[in-house]
Amino acid sequence: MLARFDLAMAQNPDLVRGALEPVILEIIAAGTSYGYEIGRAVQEASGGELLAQEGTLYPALHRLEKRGYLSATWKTSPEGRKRKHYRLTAEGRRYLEALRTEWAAFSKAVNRILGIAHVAVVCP
Amino acid sequence: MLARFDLAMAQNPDLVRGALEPVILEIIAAGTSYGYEIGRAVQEASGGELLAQEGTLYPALHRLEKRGYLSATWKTSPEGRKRKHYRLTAEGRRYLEALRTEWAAFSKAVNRILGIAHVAVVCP
DNA sequence: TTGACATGCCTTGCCTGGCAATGTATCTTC
DNA sequence: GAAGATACATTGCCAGGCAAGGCATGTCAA
Repeated sequence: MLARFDLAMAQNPDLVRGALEPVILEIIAAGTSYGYEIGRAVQEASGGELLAQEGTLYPALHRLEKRGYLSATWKTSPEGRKRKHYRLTAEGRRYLEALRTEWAAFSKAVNRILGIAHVAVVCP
Repeated sequence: MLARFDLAMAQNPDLVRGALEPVILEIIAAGTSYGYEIGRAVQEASGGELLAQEGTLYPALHRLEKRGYLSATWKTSPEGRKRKHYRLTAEGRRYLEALRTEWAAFSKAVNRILGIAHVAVVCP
């Protein structure tokens, strides 16, 4: 139940809400494929900053599957455990791209207001 | 009713949810003081990217006031209109600082996952 | 062998809060 | 006097995070 890391990451649910879908889709696009590991991958990829609770993660995966952005297949691990593996559909890839664009514009706007650096500059 | 700009800004409510409070507090900290104008200021400060709907903005202001982050006083404009002016309390300033820090860490984490530039670099 | 702990999936119920819609009132402008 | 901007507010719908709980299997130490 991912309990080991719970205390380390107090989080604002409202922030999670805004970015959960693109993050999940991106993690899956990067190759991580089944639920439990996706939760771990989110933690690791964010440097411990993000935590997808199970009560959040699984419904989100089901939602994304239902909407046609993910397809799922059951497999069995070498140790004999059932795992539900997810892959992006073509529509899912388009959706991720749209979410990425949306997030970029949004976070840039918020960062501008909050006065936080947000633009990478390639030095000549 | 802020209607003039509605069509220009389709928005994800979940994103709004995560950043509305720091944005409102920042706008007020920057000097904008009453509700209607705060809504406009959010739009302008974000380059048209963010829109605080009235049904979102006013309850949010009440919430922040109720929690002790804002104090409010009624005034009358030169044209004779009633305006409710808001100011940050000391606690509100601390809260804003905390939200800023939280947002910075969060957006950095998300940007890292989504592969979006997030760090300003001062070129030598 | 028994208990703890990790892995792996899932659901229910509470509660927050965005937003569309609607309401009210005043001032200006045509 | 009608339209539109300014300025405040509330109600009801609905989405979704998360705590809590449930189930099953594998490993490993006491």
